[in-house]
Amino acid sequence: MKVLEIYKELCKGYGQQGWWPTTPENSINPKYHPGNELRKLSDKEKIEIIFGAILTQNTSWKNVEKAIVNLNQKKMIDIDRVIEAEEKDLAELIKASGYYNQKAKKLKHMAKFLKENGLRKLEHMDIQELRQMLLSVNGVGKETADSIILYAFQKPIFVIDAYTRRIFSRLGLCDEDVEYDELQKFIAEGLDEDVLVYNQFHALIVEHAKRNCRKKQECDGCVLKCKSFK
DNA sequence: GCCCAGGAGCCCG
DNA sequence: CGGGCTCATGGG
Repeated sequence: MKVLEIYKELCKGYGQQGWWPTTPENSINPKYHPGNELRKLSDKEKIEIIFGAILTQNTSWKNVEKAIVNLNQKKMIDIDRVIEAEEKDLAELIKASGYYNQKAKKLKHMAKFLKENGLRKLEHMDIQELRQMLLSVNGVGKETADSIILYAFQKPIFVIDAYTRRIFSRLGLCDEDVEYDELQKFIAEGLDEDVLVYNQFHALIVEHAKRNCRKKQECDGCVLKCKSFK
């Protein structure tokens, strides 16, 4: 089974995903926006995705959502307001997302970075250059950087996460502790370099990992049937 | 009570 | 340069 076939099977099995969730205007609850075309994002949505990418580090989205609702209520999906906020107050708002002391620091680092560079400048940068800049921010590793580039800046870079490693290693296509950049290169080479494709594929991988390819494998009804060709 | 979730940094040999 | 430790809440 090759990369493109896996993508097609997942599309067939799960259909369109609405990824990444953002909060509509005049609301405080993030929601998914289904659709098979690239939607133009507001600056507020971009910032929400960037903050969300930090908040979701090793954390279930459900808990992140609670944190984002609180941030929305206090109008904290905002670069200046995060910079001005007391770290302990920020930590209190994002408590439900776990690691709240660390994440409060990370959000402030990120807000400062965005303030110094500006969204406009960042989104017009070359992908690899942008990636290097993001990686220099304390609290931003490869997955977080790539999520920001793909989902907030809508530039084509494939996001690797624990789910991707799990699924691809179970398919026999990589080692389970494969290097991030190696698996990223492997997958990207099997696909068109396209934001929507990368976006959908990663979302499908998450969906598949939650439904069937969990840590404890649930192979009944799996659309990939990896065991049948291993 | 246990395990797990859309990781990253730091320290240590 | 890799391995182990820490950070932490909420849901199953």
